Amino acid sequence: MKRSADPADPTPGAGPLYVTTPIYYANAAPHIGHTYTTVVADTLVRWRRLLGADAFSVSGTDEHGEKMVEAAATRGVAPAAFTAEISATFQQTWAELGIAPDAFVRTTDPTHTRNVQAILQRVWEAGWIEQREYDGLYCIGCERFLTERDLVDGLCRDHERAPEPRRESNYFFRMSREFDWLRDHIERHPEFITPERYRNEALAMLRDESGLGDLSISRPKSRLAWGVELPFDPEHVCYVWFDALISYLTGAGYPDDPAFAARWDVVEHLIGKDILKPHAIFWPIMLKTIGLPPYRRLHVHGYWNVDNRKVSKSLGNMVSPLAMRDRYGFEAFRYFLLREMSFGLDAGFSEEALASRVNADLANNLGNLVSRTLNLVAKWCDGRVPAPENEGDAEHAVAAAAVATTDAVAHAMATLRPHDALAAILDLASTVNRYLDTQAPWKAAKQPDGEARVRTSLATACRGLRALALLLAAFLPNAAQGIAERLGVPDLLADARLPDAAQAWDALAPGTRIDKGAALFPRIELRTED
RNA sequence: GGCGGUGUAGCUCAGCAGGUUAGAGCAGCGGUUUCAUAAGCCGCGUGUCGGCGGUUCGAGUCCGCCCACCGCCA
Repeated sequence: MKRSADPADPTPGAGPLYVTTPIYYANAAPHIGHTYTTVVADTLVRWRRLLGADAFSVSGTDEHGEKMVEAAATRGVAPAAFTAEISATFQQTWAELGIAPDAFVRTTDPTHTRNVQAILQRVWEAGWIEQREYDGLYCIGCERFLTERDLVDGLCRDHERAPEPRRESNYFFRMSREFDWLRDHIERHPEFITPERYRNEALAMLRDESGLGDLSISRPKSRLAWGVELPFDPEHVCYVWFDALISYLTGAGYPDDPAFAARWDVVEHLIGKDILKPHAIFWPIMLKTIGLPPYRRLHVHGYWNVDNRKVSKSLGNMVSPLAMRDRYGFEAFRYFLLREMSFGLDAGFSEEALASRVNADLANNLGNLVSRTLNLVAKWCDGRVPAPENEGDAEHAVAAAAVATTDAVAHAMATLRPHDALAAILDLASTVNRYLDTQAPWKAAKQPDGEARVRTSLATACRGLRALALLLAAFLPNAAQGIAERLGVPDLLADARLPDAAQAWDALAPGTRIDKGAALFPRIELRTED
C-alpha cells in the first residue's frame, strides 16, 4: 500500500514553495473557512521547512469594493477605518494562533496599489483593456451585473436583494482572447488545478464560455470611490478581483525584490471552491498579459458546514477560531480541521464531532501514549531514557513503521492531503501503543530477569515518541514541542530535518532526563444538555 | 435545460489502471489488562457497494438508462 520511496527519487514535495491563502474579504472577523485555509498553508510551510526547503507564505485582506463601503456606512465609520480594523482583527487572530505568514498584504497598502496601477497601465498600453458602455441590473452583494437568470422574483438569487438598474461606462479586461490558450494550458498540465474535480469545472467553464466573456474591471468613481484609481482614467477605480489577485505578486516582492522570481517559480495557491473562477480563469490570463508565467498549482478545498448547515451570518453559526481556542485549545481545533476535512470535499463541523475526534485521536491514542510511556520511564528507569539492550523483531518493526510513516506523510503532503498525513501519524501512535502492550514492561519489571525487557521496550517507546514529535511538528507545533520537552529534548525541533531525523532512530540519547509534565491533550468533556 | 460531481457498514471516508471471502477510523457489543488521560489491547460487520440493464470468464471499479443530493453554467 505504501509505496517505498525510490532511492533515486528524494522525498516527494521537498522543494521550495511559495504558498498563498486567499486575500480574505475583510468585512467580518475570520471564521472556520478562513481558519482552515490559513492552517493548511501554515502546515504546508512548516512541513517544507522541516524538509529543509525554503518556504514562503502570503496572506492578506481584500479591502475594496462596494460591500465594504456599505458595511462601513452601517457602522458609521469611513471605509478606511473600517477595513483597517477588520484587517487588524485578521492579523491579530493569526498571530494569537501562532500562525505567521511571511507577508500580509492589505489591498489598501501603498506598495500594493502602486503595483496595481503599474500593472493596469502596462496591460492597458498593451491593448488588453477597453472601455465599453454597460446597461443592466447590478447587485451590490455580487459586485456585478446580473442577468435575467440570476433573478428570483426580481431579487438576486444569492443575496436575496433587489438589484439596481445601472448604466455605466466600464473598462473591460479582454480575457476571452486567451481562453483557448488557457484551456490548452490546463489540459497539458493535469496538476495545474487540483483536486481533479475542480480542474474539470474550470475546463467546463472554458468549454461553455457562455458565462465568461470579458471581465469588467472598473467602476466609475461617481458610484464607488473606494478603490484603486485607474492610471489611465482618474474617473474610475479598479474592480475588486483585478486588484485583489495582484496581492499574490505584491506579497512575494514584485517587482523589485530579488527573491520574487524564485518565489514565483514555485507558487501554489490555496483557495476555497467559492473563488475557483477568479483563480482558475481570470488570474492565469492576467498573469499572461502581465508577462509572468502561470502559477504552478491551484489547490481547491470544499466548504465547512456547521451543525449540518451552511455557514452564514444570518444563521449565526460562524465558528470563531479564538472561541475554539478558548474552549478546547487551538491545537485541538487545528487538528480537527486538518484531520476531518478530506481536502477538496466538504466537511462538517460540530463541537460534538470535535470532541469525539480529539478524544479518540489526541487524548486516548497520542496523549495517553505519551503519558503512559513517560510514567513507566519515571517509575522503572529513574526518569531517564533507557538504553535498549536486546532489540529484536518487535523493535525493528516499530523503527520500520516510523520510517514508513515519514514516507506516507511526505506523499500525503506532496499531494495536499493533510488528512491522510495525520491519519498515518496517528497510526504510528497506535503501533507504539500496541508495541507497549505486547512488551508489557510493567509486567517485566516485576520479573527477576525482566530488566533488559523493561529498558529495551521503554527505549523503543521513547524513540517512537521522538519520531511522533518530529512528524507532528508541522501539524501541531505546540504539541510536538510538548512531546519533545517531556522527552527531555526541548531542542529536538529547533533544527530538525526530515526525513533524516526520523530515520535516525537511535538519536535519542540514553540517560536523557524526561519530564512527565501535564496531560498533552486532556479529554474533552462536553456538557450534556438535559 | 446543459455540463460536472457525489451516492460504499450507524457516522466520516479509502477503494489507483476491472480479478482471491469489499476495507479503515469512530461509534456499538463482548473479552482482557492495569503502565496510562474512565485511557490501552484483543475479538465481533450476512453492508442489495443508490436502482435497473449491458459488456466481460469475472464489475463497487467499464458502458447505457433511471433516482436522490450538490455544484457550475444557461
